[in-house]
Amino acid sequence: MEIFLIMKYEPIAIEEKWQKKWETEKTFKVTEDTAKKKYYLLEMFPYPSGKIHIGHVRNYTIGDVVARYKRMKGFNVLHPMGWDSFGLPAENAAIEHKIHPSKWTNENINHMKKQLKRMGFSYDWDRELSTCEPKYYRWEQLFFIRMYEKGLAYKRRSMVNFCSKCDTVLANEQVESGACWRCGTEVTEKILEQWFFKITAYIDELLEYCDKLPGWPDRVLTMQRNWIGKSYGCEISFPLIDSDKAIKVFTTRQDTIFGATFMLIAAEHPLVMELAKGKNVEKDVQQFVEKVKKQDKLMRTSEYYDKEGLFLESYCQNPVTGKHMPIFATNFVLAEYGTGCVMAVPTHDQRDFEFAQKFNLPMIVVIQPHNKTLNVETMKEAYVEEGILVHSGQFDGMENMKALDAIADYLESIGKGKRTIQYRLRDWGISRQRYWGAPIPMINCAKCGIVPVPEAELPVVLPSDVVLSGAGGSPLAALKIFVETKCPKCGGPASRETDTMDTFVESSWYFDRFCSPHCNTKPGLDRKALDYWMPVDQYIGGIEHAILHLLYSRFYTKMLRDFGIIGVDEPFLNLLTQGMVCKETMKCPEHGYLFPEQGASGKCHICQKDVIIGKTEKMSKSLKNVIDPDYLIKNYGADTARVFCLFAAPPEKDLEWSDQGVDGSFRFLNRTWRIFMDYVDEIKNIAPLTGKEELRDDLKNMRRKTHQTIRKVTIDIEDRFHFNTAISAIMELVNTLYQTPHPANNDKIGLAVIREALETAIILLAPIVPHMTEELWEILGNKTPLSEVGWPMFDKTIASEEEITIVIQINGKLRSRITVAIDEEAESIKAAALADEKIVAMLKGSNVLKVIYVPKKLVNIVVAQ
RNA sequence: GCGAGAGUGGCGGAAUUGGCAGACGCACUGGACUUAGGAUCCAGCCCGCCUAAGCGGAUAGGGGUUCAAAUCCCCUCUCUCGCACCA
Repeated sequence: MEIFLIMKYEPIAIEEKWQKKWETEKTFKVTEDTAKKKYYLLEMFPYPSGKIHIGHVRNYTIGDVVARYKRMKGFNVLHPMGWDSFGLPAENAAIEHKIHPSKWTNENINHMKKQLKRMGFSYDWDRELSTCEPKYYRWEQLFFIRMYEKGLAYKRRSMVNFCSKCDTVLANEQVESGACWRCGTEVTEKILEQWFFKITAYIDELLEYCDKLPGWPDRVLTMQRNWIGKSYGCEISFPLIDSDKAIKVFTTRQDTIFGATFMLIAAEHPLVMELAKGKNVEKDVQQFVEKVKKQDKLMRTSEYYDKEGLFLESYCQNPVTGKHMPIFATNFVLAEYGTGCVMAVPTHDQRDFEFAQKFNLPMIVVIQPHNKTLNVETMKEAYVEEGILVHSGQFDGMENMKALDAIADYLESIGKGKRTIQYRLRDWGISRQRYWGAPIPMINCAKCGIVPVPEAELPVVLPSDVVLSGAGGSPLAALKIFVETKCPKCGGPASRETDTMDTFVESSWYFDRFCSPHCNTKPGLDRKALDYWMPVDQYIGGIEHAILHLLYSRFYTKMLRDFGIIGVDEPFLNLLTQGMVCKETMKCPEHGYLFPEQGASGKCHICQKDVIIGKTEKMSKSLKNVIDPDYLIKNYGADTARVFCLFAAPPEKDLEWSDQGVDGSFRFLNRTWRIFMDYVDEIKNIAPLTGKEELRDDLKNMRRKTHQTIRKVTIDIEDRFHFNTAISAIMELVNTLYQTPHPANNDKIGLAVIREALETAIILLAPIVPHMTEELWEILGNKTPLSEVGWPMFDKTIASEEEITIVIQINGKLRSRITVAIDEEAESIKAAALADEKIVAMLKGSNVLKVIYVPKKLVNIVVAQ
């Protein structure tokens, strides 16, 4: 005979029990099953830094709920996890602690894997991958060679962004307002031989598809569009006086060309020295150029900048007015954008205006606003709005926006210009002078030049016996046995490329590899598996990757498509960018930032001084405002941690950490557990109510709530990922269970209603609170695990109210309420409203103008004021 | 400066399409049970007037559209994020 005791909710034991079961039974393993609809859910994989942090917990919890929900909805769900395991921290750890990067990385992976398992995430661990393994990056090397053959990977000497602390080059996308995205060190410029990926080959497609990704947040698409920065304009030639050469400029404002009165050139531009050569100013120009080169980076990060310039004692000619234009070298024209030269129109560009004022240069108004008349003598700033062209020859009287085309045509017809398009996006520099990355599979031969490593010799394995001293320079370059090789072409002595690839290359295709993680035949991706799983249906990760990782991955996808390796245009159908986890900072006036437990009492743990509570900021190690997930799990369990992360805020918003919030989540689970235990003996052998029996009031109410909750939770998860409102709906259901009088133990129908309600609460909670619900489900006597149970359906009639409250307003103000049957006719509701006791009293002597009835909501009576 | 988004009780946040503002939770207050309560259960909880019923006010501030606005439009303020001389 079975005896049921009222058991206490003990999350740790329950969670460990189910996690073990999921692991040994491989519950979440999936294979391609064409009979089922697939759903590929992916969270951004982590860098194995040591331990998981709360940001991971939140990201992966959101993903796990969706994965489990879709599974219950009958989808074949691919939900993988892996490690973005190349990168600098491993190398820095090696220098600091004399531990090999691979050992450090793998130890971290093992630890973090345990932590993720402890959270109960439903990953198919058989698909786990780690990007620092040769079996992963060998394919990346193969792709590299393909890219090289097609001109999509090339080497070029160029000015690069260099971080002295990380001792390596950074891509443009990795520079954040002049500083290194990783360590915050100010970025300097260097000229180096670099490998580039020709992302610009796909620039138009990358831009076009920004309009074809309705499942992405607008914010991210806008950021990508701006980053690509496409602008239409003209390249115009300005002939040099005393020379047969011409200066070419790019402009989007050819409508203002008649107002161009001088020429500006970026100081770094080679033309500057060319023009100054042999002139009186040559020395001064040389000095100026040197000065600008030095100040350049600082200037970009500073808020105030001085517009400086130096006259080159040279002139060019305006191709439409014939007027001579003095030429200046300046510090505020970008050498890398357009042609590095700008035609200056001081009347209609604020920068040019300021410059003209400073150097007392001529100004001509060419756009006249509709409402006032501009006068160059009195103008205080440039006029940058629209208007009518003046002083513009045959174009006078035209709207300036319309003149854009006309003037472009004219310039083309006289051979002085042509329509062009400029982009802000540059090619992706992927060379890194570091050790812990995927080797670039190229060989330099003095005779044959750059030669790819033959495919048969792949992978080029990263050697393990390297010396990491931190002294600077590439550690690989110092390793003779790696560098010295033979040229595959001529057999002569040659040297290997010692740069490694940017780690963003690995993360640009890991989602493809997850589809066939063990494929070891060329090209490492099984087309059949990819065609089944790709694209990713839902991608979830931090907003910080809005440009970098997401743009690179889109590019890589299009490229692999053109190689015939995959069949999709875009990797991620839907994107959810979750907010950051924040917490207040704590500071001791003497000992600086404190960890939460060091200042928990309000006093510093060392000196007992009062703790200063600071701003709420993103959790970070440097501010010490971090919560250790281990601590949370140990005290409350993974289920509570999951509920809290979801309940406190909708996923896309920042989440402010609160200890009380955690208590509240824990209390809710306990409350659910207790009401279940209160009933379990009585309902264990009773089937949940399924028919449409007439029920008495409290039971009818209970049952209605049950079905309403299914409806609400389904919509909240399915359409909006609003888990916070889904959880509150389930809380309401549990509250209703508490409020419903306990049916007598021979009241079979009553208990069947309760069983239906309890069962529903458990099933609806299952994706969010997987361990506790499995346990309760089992205690209820079910043999099939909850993870295999289908998502419940709601009955529309049961969920609908029979009686509804209609609000009565007079002139939009709430005055009374009436209760009517759900199917009551509009006319009789209006009549009832007008007949309502309170309303009659208030309407006395008023003139009713109109009665508006909003079905099932309200009656608004409009009276004369 | 430009671009995008946001602003609702003491707090986190609700309010599918314009239709009862404040769901749910936290904190707080009171009560019950109790040797005890930091457990649990029940109740109260936007602000003002009032014992109460009731009345008035309130979604950053101001104006507008509408029978009706947190929601739509215009202006102002504040905050967050992104880009910052892109010609």
